[in-house]
Amino acid sequence: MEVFDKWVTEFFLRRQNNPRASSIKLISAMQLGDSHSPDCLKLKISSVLRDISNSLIRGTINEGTLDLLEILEKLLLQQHSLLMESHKSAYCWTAAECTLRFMWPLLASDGFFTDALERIWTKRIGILKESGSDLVSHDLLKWETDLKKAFEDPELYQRIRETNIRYTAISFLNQLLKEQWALLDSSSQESVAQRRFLKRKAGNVEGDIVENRTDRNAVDESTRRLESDTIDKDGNGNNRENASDVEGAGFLENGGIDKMNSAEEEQTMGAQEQEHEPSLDEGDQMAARELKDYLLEIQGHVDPSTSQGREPNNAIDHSVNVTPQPTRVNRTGTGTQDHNEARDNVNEKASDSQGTLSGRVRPRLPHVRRLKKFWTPEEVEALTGGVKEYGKSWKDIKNANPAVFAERTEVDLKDKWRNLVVYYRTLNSLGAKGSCRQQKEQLFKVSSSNKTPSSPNISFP
DNA sequence: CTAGGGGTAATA
DNA sequence: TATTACCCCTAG
Repeated sequence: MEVFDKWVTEFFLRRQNNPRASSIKLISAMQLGDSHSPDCLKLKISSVLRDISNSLIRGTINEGTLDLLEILEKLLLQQHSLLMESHKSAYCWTAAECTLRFMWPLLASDGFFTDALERIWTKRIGILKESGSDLVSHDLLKWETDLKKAFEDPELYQRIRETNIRYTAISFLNQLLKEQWALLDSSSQESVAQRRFLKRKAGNVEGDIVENRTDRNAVDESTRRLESDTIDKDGNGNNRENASDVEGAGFLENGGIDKMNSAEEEQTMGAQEQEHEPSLDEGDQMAARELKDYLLEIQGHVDPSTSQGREPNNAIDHSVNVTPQPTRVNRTGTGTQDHNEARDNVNEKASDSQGTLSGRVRPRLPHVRRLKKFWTPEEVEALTGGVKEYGKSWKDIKNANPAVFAERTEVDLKDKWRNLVVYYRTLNSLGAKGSCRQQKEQLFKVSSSNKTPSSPNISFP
């Protein structure tokens, strides 16, 4: 595999780019060599992750997403990686979501619900079962029985039909992406930089700190940047705001990046910051220049504005900052905000970085608060019943009622229980005062009329 | 994952 | 302003 092709492919896959572009096509266009090599496997995994991410951004979670999740499982298997829980959950809930979208008619027999059941749950998941796939989880089987039962049971059909599974599916897909991005090692560029850094550190000569960095050539500069991103706990997060998220505009941005604000970093890097890199041979420099030109050329095609009015010498800076940006979808449960799903990606900023050895940063995102959604009597009932059965094991309670709590997290359950406890305590204390209990209860109920729509009779632990 | 602290918006 | 329900963050 041509090293530049690999780098460029990797760069595009790891960096948030155009959600309309197909990463599969990119890989085939690059004509990568041995498709079974570990490198190529990593690229393919990146590609699938990027496609899943793009489908989230576009808001198109469909059976194609199931395909991607299945492909990802196979790739991970080739890599001898274990299947993550998030992967199973994402598959399960995406499958449910794909079915739910055919449940818009009032009756199960109208429309294409049966087709969807057949296609997704009998055929697709049947194949998975035959192949012994780990994607066939307990939850998936439960959904299968529930959905098939729903065909017979109009009441269950109604209940499932009214839930918002999409939100859960998105959350799990999002979690899967986050975990898988984190599992991918350093990119090739980062690895090269790391090796080079360690090599130089070994033969490091103390002192000789050159203050003036302005006239260092592009290769030295980019290499240094690359290392500071890769090795150090990135101390210049502030300067990087917007650097990696704005399409094109941030790509070549270099203003202020040189200012290091970590003393340790200064010290570590100081010894290497010499006017001329002694260990950077001709070949390295050539390679770096060529890569820079290559990336500039591609970037120019993507966004012509970025190739103008900027000092090209430092242009490579961000090209080595191949931070993958795990898609974070806002956790909007209500249908009214579904179209906001991808918005977080746009707002994403890599300003707060917790650098790792691989230099990857975890962007802190300005999150969008979920819409406030009052608890339905059904949910409250399921919660109180769940507490009776499982105690304060919110996860178990949620798992026991996946449809009812499709839009609630374990934390939501815990919070609601906290509220309920207060509510009942208040009632009880009013009761203890005797005569006017009923009156006060009435008052209480009025004051929180919408807020606690039901008051199941339960005892507290 | 859970518990607990705290923020926000609605309401009285 | 106080209270409430819901949501979010984070320590352990």
